[in-house]
This record gives sequence, structure tokens and C-alpha cells, in this order.
Amino acid sequence: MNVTIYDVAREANVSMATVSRVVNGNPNVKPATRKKVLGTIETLGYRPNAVARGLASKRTTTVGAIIPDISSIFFSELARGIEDIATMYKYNMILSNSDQNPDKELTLFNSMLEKQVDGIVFMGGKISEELLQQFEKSPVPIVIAATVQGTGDIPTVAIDYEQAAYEATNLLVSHNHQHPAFVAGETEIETNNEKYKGYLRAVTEHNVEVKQEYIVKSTNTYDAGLKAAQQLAELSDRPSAVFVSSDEMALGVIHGFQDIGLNVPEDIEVVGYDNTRLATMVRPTLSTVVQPTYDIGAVAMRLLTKLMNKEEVTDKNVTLPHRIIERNSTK
Amino acid sequence: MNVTIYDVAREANVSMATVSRVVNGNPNVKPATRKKVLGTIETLGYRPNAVARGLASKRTTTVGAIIPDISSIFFSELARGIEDIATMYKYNMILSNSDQNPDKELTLFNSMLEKQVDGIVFMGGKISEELLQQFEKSPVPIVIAATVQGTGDIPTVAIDYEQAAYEATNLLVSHNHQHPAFVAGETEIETNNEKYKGYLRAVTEHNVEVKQEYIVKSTNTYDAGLKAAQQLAELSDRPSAVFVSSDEMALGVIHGFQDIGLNVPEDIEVVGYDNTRLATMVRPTLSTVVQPTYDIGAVAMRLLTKLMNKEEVTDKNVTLPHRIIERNSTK
DNA sequence: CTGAAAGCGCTAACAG
DNA sequence: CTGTTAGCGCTTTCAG
Repeated sequence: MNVTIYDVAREANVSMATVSRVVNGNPNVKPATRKKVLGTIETLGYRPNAVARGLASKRTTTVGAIIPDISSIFFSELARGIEDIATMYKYNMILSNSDQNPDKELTLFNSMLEKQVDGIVFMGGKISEELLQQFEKSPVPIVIAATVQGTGDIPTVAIDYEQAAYEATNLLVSHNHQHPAFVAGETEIETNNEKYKGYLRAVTEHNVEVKQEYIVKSTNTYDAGLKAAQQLAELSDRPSAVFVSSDEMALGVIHGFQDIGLNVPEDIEVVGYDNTRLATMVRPTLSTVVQPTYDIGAVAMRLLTKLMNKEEVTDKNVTLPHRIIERNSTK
Repeated sequence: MNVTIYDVAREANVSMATVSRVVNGNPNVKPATRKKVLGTIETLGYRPNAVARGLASKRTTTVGAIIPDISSIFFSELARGIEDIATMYKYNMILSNSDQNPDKELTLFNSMLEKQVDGIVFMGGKISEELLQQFEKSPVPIVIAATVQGTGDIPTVAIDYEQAAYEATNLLVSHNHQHPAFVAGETEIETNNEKYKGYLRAVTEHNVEVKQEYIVKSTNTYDAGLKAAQQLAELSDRPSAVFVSSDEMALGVIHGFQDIGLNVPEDIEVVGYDNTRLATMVRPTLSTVVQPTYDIGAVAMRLLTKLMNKEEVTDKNVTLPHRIIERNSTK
């Protein structure tokens, strides 16, 4: 049998309540008794049972994080931001992968509520109507990170995906490419849609007729980027610039062009999105949209701590700044 | 107030025990009552409280994972393996980053025990004496993944790091490089030490005198690889082949050489370690040691489920197979 | 500053 | 097949 608060109380000749007080740092304890209790805690090797505590206090100091795929370079950085701040505020994090599967998201959400988490950070592609409803009647606060929610009113931390894409496309336009191409990840993912909108806005703004063959919709992988580049290169009127919806795809695009003898940026300029570590791990180094991934996670978790603490939060929707960083994949 | 098992019992005109039985899938319930209970669970929107359940049953169906850094491409893949199997066996995973800091590892370990996790998967660089002692008197099973433990006797899942490094170096030797160079990550990390040993064994086996300047000890980052390449290239008798202790560093090494006009593999061959996704995201593509990262995580978690279940486990130390994959960074 | 006592919501014998 | 009854280990009033 493990040593319990009761054992400590008996051994130290105090009540359970007093032991509980010193364990929880309650100031209403005479220094002498505090010291005595601390001593017997030490000798007995007492370790508080967080489950019992959670049942009694209705707070578990545990948060849930629903993430599409922790092995993705983008999301793992987000997760790190969440976890760091969670730890800073003494929370543990239950992490689950959803693969952006709506059913799984629902299941995970409910499973986390059963575990009595104090709050949840959600990341996903698209928030289904049903999930949104569940979010809205959630007994604990939820923060959505790096994810676009359509109709809902859940606190969110993200950047302006549309505007950033607009600016990235415009960088290319300003380099005398009237009509850059666009390589997109899954369009079921709302952030990708926003990027698409921003791209379109930049292109159409210059009175260009949009060439559908310049828009490649695919999946967010390196290999898809590789293929997209091939496809674009084969066009009779090959584009001279490409905006890609993620760094990983952009690396694929760059290599796809290089593999068939095209030079980046001389023959074709490329801009990515996210500024993951990959952006500097390629030659030429990648010009890209800086999305402060780690910070999004950190800010989302910080916001969640406030919500869990029932603190006044003036702005439940925070939009973090983005910028474009020019490296060598553009001139 | 939330709806409890008691509410369901009253509403369904049965006892708490019966409700508990149907919730837990206990077969000793008449189909008719089961149906009735399920019905009122539905209408009342009852959601079992896992914390109360954990307190009563002394099982939380939660495991802990201590990981150096989830944002690392290597560890995030490991984590995905762990989480997938955890989910498969109905466990949740509490994930914490240690940054390989011994104090943090100790703290995290104890914090997870307080949370009453049913088991722990540990990944790290080096297991401190104190941590090992704590592991040995842990009340719940622990599995060590992708980590070399010195003296301890804790169940472990890994590959033979030394042998794999030996083979990788030998591949280079067989390509007529008598004395390949070695670029190593932190030597405080035991797996790196094993790689070093394997490298040395291959080199000395051929009666070569080891040139200390061919051994670059650094940190496991892309930038460190970049610098290491420069350093090696400046040597009066530049090596003609390099074995690198991780893919990420290897990418840096390749680019470091390329940046000063050297060609890989013509002027210098490069072999990496891990076969992360990075290995194919570089030109030339990287020859590397295949470490089944995801599988290590998956197998470790599977082993942990058996241990938690008190099943008979014949082999507490599993060594997964490795192999060398030749791509274009070698001839 | 300290103690007594009543739960938190559930499981697990045990009895029938 | 079902109900009764103790707890699990801790927090939290409420008194004093």
C-alpha cells in the first residue's frame, strides 16, 4: 500500500487537513508545524495522489491537445509551444492525434472530457458542425490554434492566412511575374482555402485572367510538391514563379524543378509558407511566409490558462503577426 | 452539476452497480436492463468520470511519455508510434519534454507518478544514476525507447546503434575510403557514443591510425553539420567520405560541402543516420542508416501494455532490425 | 492556526 | 442477474 495523507497526519500528530494545507502551500499553518509535516512527508516518502485530488477539487491540472499529426514538422512545433506554457503553469498535457478525421476528433474530445481535463487546445483542418456544437456546450474552455473556424465563436489564436498569402503572392508579382502559379495542400483544410483566397486576390487584382492550369491542388507532402513541379514544368506556358502553401511542399517543388534541370530562382522563383526549419535546410534556401508556429501554441495555451482561471479576457481572438522572409529561392 | 452514475441509477430504477456494469461492458446484465440503462444514459447525457473511476479502480488508463523534444523530427515520429498504440489499447498519453535535462527528467517522472499513470515510456540521452534508481523502485512499469541505458535493467526497445554505425562506416570503407570522417552529435547522448564506437571499430579494423581531426564532435543540428563540413573541407588532407550521426546534421554536412563548391558524392560521400523523412528531402538524396523510429515507439508502447497488464513477457529487451539504405549521397 | 467530517463519482467485493 | 456497502485519497466547509 502506498503512503497516504492519512499516514502522514498520524505520524506527524496533526490532522489530514493540516497536511493538505502544507502540501498545497496554504499559508495558514504555523511554521513549526509546517516544518514537522514536511519532515515526515520526507521520511515517509509521501507522494500526493493527483487523482484523488482531482476528484475532490474538481481540477485535474491537465489539459488536452487534439492535433492532426504530431509527426508533422509544423504541428510538432506548435505542440512544443503548448507544452512549454502548460508546464510553466503546472499543467500536464494529454496529446492525441486526430489525423483530421472528424469522427476521431469527436471521440478524442469526449474522451478528454471524461478524463476531466481543465481545458483543451484544438488544432485541425476544418471544424465539423457537430464538433462545433459540442465545443459550444463544453464544460471546460477550449482554444483553437492555427485553425480557421467558420461560423463558430470559440477563442482562437492564428495569423491572417489570407492576407499573408496575398502578400507572398504579391512579392512574386512585384518581381515581374504577372501570374504566379499556386500549389495547394488539401483544400478541405480551411487554412489552405484562406491561402487560396489570398493568392487569388493578389492575382486578380492585377487584372489577370486566372489560368486554372496554374493552380495545382494536391496534398501537403514533399512528394506532392515534387509532382506538382513536374506538372507545372510541362505546361506549354510554364509559369515563372510559384507560391506554395507549405514549406514541405515547397521543398518538393524546388527539387522537382531542379530534377528536370530548371534553376531556382533564375528560371523560376518559389515562395513557401510556415517558415519551418525546413526553409533553411534546402538549396537555394526558401523564401517563405513566417508563421510564428511555436508562438501560436504558446499564446493559445496562455489564453487557455486565463480562461481556465476565469480571468477576464478582453480579446478572445488573437491574430499574431506574420511577415515574409526573402531568402534565395526568390531573386 | 454534472450527471453522475447515481442519477442514471435512480432514473433507470436500478442500482449504481448495475449502471457501472453496463458502462464497463460487464456481461452480467440482462439485455433488457442493459437497454434501459443505455437509454437513460443517452437521455441524461451521462459521461463517466474517469477521475473517480481511476481513484476507485487504481487504474487511470493513462500513460506518460518523457521525450527530449517533441519538435525534433526524430522524436516526434517516435511519439506518433507510441500514441498510436496507446490509443489502440485505450490509453491516453501525457507527453512532456525533458530537453534531456536530468533534473527535469526527475521532476517529470515524479509528476507523472503523482498523476497515477499506469506506465511510462522514457526517451532520453543518458539515464542519470538517480533517475535509474527511481525507475527501479517505480510502482508502475517503465519502458525505455531509443535510448541506451548503461547499468540498468529496465525493459528497452532500440536498435543496435554500434553495429549499425559499424556497417554504415564499412559501406564507406568498401567504397575505397580507407578513413572516413565522423561528425557526431552530443557525446553525452549515449546513442551517439555507440555510433562513435561502431565507427571506430570499422576504421581501426583496417589497421588505420585514427586521425583525430577527422572526428568532429558537435551538436545535433543542421547548422552544426554545416560548420562541421566547412571544418573538414579546410583540412589539408580533406577526407573523401563522412559518416554523420543523424540525418539532420547530414543535410547540413551535404550543404556545407556544396556551399564551398564540393560535389556529393563525387568529391565526398556522405552517410547519415535515422532515415527520417529528411533523407529524401535533399539533393543528392541521403544514404543513411534505417532506424525504424515509428516502430520503436510502437513496440515500446506495446511492450508497456503487456507489462501493465502483468502479462508474461519473455524478452524485456527488444532490439529491432536496422539496415543501410543507399541513395545518391554515396556512389 | 488546527481539527472533524462530509463528500467528490466510481468500483469491487459480497450477498442474495 | 442485481443491489448494498465500503472505501479509493484528498479537499473543503465549518467550528473552534
